[in-house]
Amino acid sequence: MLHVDLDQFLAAVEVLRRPELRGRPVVVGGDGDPTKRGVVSTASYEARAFGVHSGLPLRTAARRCPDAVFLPVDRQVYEAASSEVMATLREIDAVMEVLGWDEAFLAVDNDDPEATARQIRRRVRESTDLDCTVGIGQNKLQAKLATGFGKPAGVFRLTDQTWFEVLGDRPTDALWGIGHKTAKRLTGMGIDTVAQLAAADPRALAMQLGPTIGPWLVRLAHGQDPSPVVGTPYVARSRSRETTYQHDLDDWDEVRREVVHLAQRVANDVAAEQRPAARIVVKVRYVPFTTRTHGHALGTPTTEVTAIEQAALAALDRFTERRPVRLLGVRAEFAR
DNA sequence: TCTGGGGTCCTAGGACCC
DNA sequence: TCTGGGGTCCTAGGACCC
Repeated sequence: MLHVDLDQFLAAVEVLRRPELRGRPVVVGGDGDPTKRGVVSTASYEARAFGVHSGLPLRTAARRCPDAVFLPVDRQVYEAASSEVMATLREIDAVMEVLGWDEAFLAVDNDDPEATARQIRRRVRESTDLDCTVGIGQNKLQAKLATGFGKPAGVFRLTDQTWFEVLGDRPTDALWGIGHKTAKRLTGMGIDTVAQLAAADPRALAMQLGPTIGPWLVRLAHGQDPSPVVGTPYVARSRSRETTYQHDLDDWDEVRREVVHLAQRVANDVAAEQRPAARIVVKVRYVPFTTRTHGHALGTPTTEVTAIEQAALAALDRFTERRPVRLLGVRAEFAR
């Protein structure tokens, strides 16, 4: 099993079209203005040396690295670059599953996966001028985590035999699927490391974290992952549009107008895909950062713009709190 | 530190039905 | 006149990922 991950993908694509940026700290995020609300999508390694990383507010990034070049997110360009990379990977004879713009799993199972990995790195570099790292594992989880140890521009292999020596003493959130919140809860139960989580009682975790997630976390800690590489084309289950406003909205009539606007954009997406929406969900983030959602089911699934607009307004009417708003979102769930 | 935009899946509680 | 137990569906929220 191979996991391929492009190195500093967005920043690397930007450097390709502006070679004078090579070697400089580059930060891609928001609309490229670090005085506005927004977060870092990708920072180049030069910027990461200043503590700038994905998800960091742009304003904080500008403070940590004032000399960085800040660039807006340019989706079309990254999509095009991503397509080139994925087309190159598809030349490998293996089932492939794409995860976002810059990652893919390849279900290769041969005698010399390192050689295949090096071949992939060479081919991607030749055809796109981009660097990638390849992780090798006995399943998707191992391959995915291996990539992190191979960066940048390397190859790394994890196996059942090396799993605990590499990951045993690491914090639980080193695992793919455990984030900040779950790590904190585990710490509260006296579980700090991957090895400790592996030794935990699945039934005890089921009580605390739910019947599915509890036992799943223990399997994760053992480096076990039965999930298959899915080669069939990705089919979205929902489509959404959302906007964080630079200035908070404190007039509810304005909130209504903005929801209608977002609903129209979602309706256009839905119509373009020709897949009827069954339910419309409106998301409101109040100042400072409380998020609420309410939905409205469509009687009969539809792609009609007016029906989607009306459903969004009906969902909005379910919000009883009319305090200042900083973000609005509208999501259409497709009929299943 | 002051928090984007686009997604997925799981959980818990209530409604409803038999 | 106050009420069981089980199943399923819907909804809102939480957590995570890229």
